[in-house]
Amino acid sequence: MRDKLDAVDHTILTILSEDAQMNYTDVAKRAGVSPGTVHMRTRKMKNMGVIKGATLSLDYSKLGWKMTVFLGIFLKQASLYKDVIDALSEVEEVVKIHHSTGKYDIFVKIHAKDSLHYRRLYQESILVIEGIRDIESFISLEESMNRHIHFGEK
Amino acid sequence: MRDKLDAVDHTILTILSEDAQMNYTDVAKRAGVSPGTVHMRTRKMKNMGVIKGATLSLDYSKLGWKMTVFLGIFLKQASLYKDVIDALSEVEEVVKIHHSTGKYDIFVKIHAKDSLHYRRLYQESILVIEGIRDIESFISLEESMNRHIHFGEK
DNA sequence: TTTGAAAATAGCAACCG
DNA sequence: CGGTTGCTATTTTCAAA
Repeated sequence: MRDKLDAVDHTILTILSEDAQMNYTDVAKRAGVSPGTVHMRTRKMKNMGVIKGATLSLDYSKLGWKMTVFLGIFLKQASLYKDVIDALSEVEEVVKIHHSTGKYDIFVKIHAKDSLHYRRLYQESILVIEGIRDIESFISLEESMNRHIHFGEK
Repeated sequence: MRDKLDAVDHTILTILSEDAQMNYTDVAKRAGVSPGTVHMRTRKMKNMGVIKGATLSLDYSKLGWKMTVFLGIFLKQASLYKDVIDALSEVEEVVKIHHSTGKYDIFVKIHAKDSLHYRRLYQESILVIEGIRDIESFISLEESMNRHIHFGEK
């Protein structure tokens, strides 16, 4: 098993990025190879850690979770990074955490059911975290796009 | 077919959110129902638009895409929103666009292979977009977490 | 990498509670 | 009426060429 990805691997990734539940037979047709090859390549990329897993793309608003909020967090000291990450991880509504450079120290994505839920969450679970100096928040009104990179070229 | 989601639906969503490629038989075992039910519920939720699709979770750095950058964009006028979104959509490296309120007008996520790629991309494809007044950018050094909401309660 | 075959699963229909 | 069960077509998965 070679550890380098070729054009076939990239094609498979692009196809599965769009629909991870597509069966191998159809993927094989689109990629122009046999189902067995798709199976082998996919397993290889999972073992390599290139494919970390598969997840559903959900319409949160239809599930009653109407708000998506981003928080740009400033730390009191850079060394508190890990403690704050750990504390944020405890909050179930926090779905993404990025350690960033530039404007904010940490960048977080949160889901909330409504503004009441969000306010309570923000005040009772986020603001109380030790080590946070300041927070800038912005509410996502609409997700206009959500896609993957097209792994065309080498 | 009822249009309301019950506890079984939520359980299925939670399981598939963690691994969208798990087969229905295993999902059924975990959810404590029959495979037929899982099949039926999943189809219902797809038809309702609750499940929009499934996508791979990839390790971009292993694919040679080392940088993730967030851009907070300020518009010259709010009315230019749609034009700017359209222009951003043309840029292949832009993977997410959020229309937001609070600090920025538009919030964007970008993948780039390296800093050279990013700089060229930023200057030649983003900065030139008509209607953008200013941009604040921050680079994600590390994604510490990426998960879904646990749809436990109603 | 493909091919072909065996095992497992998806998807459906009729039945049951 | 929705869930389960059992059946069939399809798909996954592996071994051999």
